[in-house]
Amino acid sequence: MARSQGAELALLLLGGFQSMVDDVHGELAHRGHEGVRASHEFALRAIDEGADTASELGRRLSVSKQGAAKTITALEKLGYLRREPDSLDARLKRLRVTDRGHDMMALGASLFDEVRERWAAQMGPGQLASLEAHLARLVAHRPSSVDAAARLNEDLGETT
Amino acid sequence: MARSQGAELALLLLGGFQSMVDDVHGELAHRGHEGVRASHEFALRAIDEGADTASELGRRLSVSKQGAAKTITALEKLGYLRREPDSLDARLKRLRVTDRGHDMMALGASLFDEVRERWAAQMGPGQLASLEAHLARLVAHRPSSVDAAARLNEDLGETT
DNA sequence: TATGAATCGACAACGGGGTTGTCTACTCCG
DNA sequence: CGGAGTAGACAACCCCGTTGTCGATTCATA
Repeated sequence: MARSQGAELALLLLGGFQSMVDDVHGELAHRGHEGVRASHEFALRAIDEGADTASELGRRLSVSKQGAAKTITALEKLGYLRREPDSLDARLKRLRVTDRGHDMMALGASLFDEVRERWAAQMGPGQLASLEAHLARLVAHRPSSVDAAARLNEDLGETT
Repeated sequence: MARSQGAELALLLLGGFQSMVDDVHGELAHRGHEGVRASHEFALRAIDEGADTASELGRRLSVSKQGAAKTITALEKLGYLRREPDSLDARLKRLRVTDRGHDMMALGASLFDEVRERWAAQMGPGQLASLEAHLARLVAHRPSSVDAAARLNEDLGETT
């Protein structure tokens, strides 16, 4: 059985992700954004794109609202967002990304893009594009766990 | 800035990994191997390939030996390995993969390979092979965090 | 041969990132 | 008005990893 090619592929995908994230966060730390984690990046992006309450963020990230709240607490401590009461709905705490938060997002985005550019240079832009297209189809095309969990949440109403 | 293509690529890689792992572990659970986690699979493989002590496993996986020990404890509880004293060196506990452990590894490997086959069918075997080759180069070719940490461990002697 | 350095594994405490369950406050609809 | 649904906070827990410390053992060497 030597080694499972399938298992190795999985490891390569994970390794690729970690490689990118390590590069980006190492550089982020050098530029005044220490303590940033991968989840912070992506959560902040989702918030800025409209998921501006804890519950909504949880839905977007397919995570419980309590889980999302923990990330939000971390982001607030790091100074990347503020929690403000909503004027119309007193249940809500509206999330607003701070200037520092936007700085970090912009920097993170450009660093990620740099890494991607390096990859494109090594493997050729066409190859990279087709890799992305395939991955997107393969990942989107699964009715499995994550999406199933998301659907479950919607179907069952609130558990919490 | 719309969305960072680089960040999306990272997410795709992570999603690809999770997609594979979810598929495999869902099926593993259906076949009598509930409770298996991604880390268990890969750790058991490393052990079977020769990393048969906690410290050595830690080195192979680039984690602390305490971290490796926790995985080992979990694997032992699940019945996938046994810890036996070494006859020559009383400090060591030799790790031996049980029959059930070999079953799980074989099943996991074939499930991973199945997923990979499906991917190959969708994107074409040549495309997949070149994706793997590129990823392997990109991941191996970084003198960064993980390997750096591994080297640090060797250089500094034992911290623990 | 005795001793000091290195290594092994175990244990405790902690942090990050998740989970579930419970709770109160609030909105919204009939 | 009252009940159903939703928001967020809090507690307790799990997993996986970390560092630091420890006693036991081996090994090198003076």
